[in-house]
Amino acid sequence: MTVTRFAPSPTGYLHVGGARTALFCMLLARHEGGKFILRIEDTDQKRNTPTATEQVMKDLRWLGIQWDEGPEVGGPAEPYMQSQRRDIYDKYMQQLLEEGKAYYCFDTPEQIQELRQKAQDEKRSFLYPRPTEFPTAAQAEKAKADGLAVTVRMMMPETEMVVNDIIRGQVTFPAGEFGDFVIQKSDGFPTYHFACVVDDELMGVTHIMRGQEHLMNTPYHMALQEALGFKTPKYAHMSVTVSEGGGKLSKRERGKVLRKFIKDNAELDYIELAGIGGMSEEDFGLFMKNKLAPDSPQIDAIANHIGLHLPEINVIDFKKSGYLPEAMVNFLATLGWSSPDGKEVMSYDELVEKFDVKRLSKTNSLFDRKKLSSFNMEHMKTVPADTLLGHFKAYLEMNDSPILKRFDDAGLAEMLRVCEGARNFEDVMAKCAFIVKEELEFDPKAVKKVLAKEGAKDMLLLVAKAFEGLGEWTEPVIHGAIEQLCKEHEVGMGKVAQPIRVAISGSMVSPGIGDALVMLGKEKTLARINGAVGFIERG
RNA sequence: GCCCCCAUCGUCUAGCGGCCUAGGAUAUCUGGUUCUCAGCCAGAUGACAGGGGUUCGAGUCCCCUUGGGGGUACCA
Repeated sequence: MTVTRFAPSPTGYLHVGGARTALFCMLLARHEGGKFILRIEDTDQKRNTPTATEQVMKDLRWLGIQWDEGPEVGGPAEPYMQSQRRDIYDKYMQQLLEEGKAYYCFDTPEQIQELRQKAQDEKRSFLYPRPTEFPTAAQAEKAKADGLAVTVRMMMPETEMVVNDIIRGQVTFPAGEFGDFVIQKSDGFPTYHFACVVDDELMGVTHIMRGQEHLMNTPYHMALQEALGFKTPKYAHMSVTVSEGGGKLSKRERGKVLRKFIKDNAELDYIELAGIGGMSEEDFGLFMKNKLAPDSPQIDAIANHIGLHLPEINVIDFKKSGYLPEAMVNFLATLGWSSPDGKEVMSYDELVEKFDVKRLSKTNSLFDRKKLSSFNMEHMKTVPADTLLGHFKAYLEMNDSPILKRFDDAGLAEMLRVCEGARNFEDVMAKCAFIVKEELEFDPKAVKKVLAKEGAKDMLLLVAKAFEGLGEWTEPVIHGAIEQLCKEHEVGMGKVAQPIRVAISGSMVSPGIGDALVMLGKEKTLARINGAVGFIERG
């Protein structure tokens, strides 16, 4: 059976690159009728953030990437948090030590750094010099008791290493490229390499799909597998997703954009911004010097305050910006993979059905938000209405929209219907937010092009009069009334609809005029037309 | 520095020696539809990084150059 796994380290929100890796792992497992495991690699005490695991799981679920084994769902290889598996690692660590395949080291970081520096000065690559004699277990115990930093290193074979990669074919590394590496840190935790290899074996992982940044790690992992008597799983090192600015798509990007904006706008008050972000002035200062990377909510709050739209990087950012998980998943799947039939817009089930590891591309791809938008639009059209409504409500809730309180499900569904063709929920809001506005502000451009035009005021007066007499307030009735006016005054729809649109929304963008008026309600419509007339009279 | 990976329209990609005067999608531009914005319909612009080979024949295979990405940790 095919078993894949996604093994993030909980350092923050799940970003799209990670989501894509998880997606491909899941797609492979589902396509083959296998299992998909989620494992949390939290062996680095310094980097982990307490809420990250929870958030990562939430984001995966939002995307519809559900794991068969892992945190919260359990499974035969429990637990799935590496920090809770230390006794397991210790056992295998001991085995390696006893068999003489790994050894204790007492080096300080400074000593290692010195050796590294020397190697660099002599223009050769640094390999840890294996000692001729190794400390005994007893000596290691004593060293630990004496407060020395004790690590364990794996003995790396001095041979050529060959990785057979599903995507890249045979990759050969010449002998002498790999030195003995640390498998147990001085805090007693295993390093990534060790924990990962042990867990993949114990969890029965058959296919490891990961970013190409891990390709160089594979020889280490294979050496470990060999030493421990484990099977070597199949490897597939995927291309990575790069950012528009070049380089790996990184979580730090949003901070970068925000920082630049603040620097470019000297009038912004640092102390105030720090307060808005809920940061100390000191932390804010560090952030501005690029020495601190605050988490999403803080960056969000500050950007929101100064009206800056940050590029979406984390899955949660896309959710907040009004994208559909169906579209995200579909789009992510097309980054480095293509369907044999050339189809691009696909449902989750189609992706599972058509997925094939052999069709993964070797080339890095750029995350193009414009294309995502296009996918999103397609999915907004095809996703079942109740699913779409659910997503819309989640979006509104996340953005604390007053719309949510003013409309029931039927009203919200209607709003989505009249905004058909929108690229995302932000578009829907751009068209419909006027409904809940207390004070209407008139867009100067709209005023100039429509309200200030000859005859606009008179038309609005006529419209108001006609509307007042309407017994029913429905789209066909309103539409009929407007058509009637057009006929009577021998003008096109535009001459009537546009002044109404600007009068009720303050802008030149809204849903179809009849639908817009129904949603606004008769009373408000008349009040706003009245207000617009007053606005024109005042000049 | 050393090691590894990669290279087709702006972007995502199809292509696995002749079906390629290189196909699709998206973006861009033009026209049409419409009460606005979207959308929809029709059309247009647009790529095999460069240089050597191999071959009757190369986008497809090999080498070099260039460019991009990654690694070089007691991070994962």
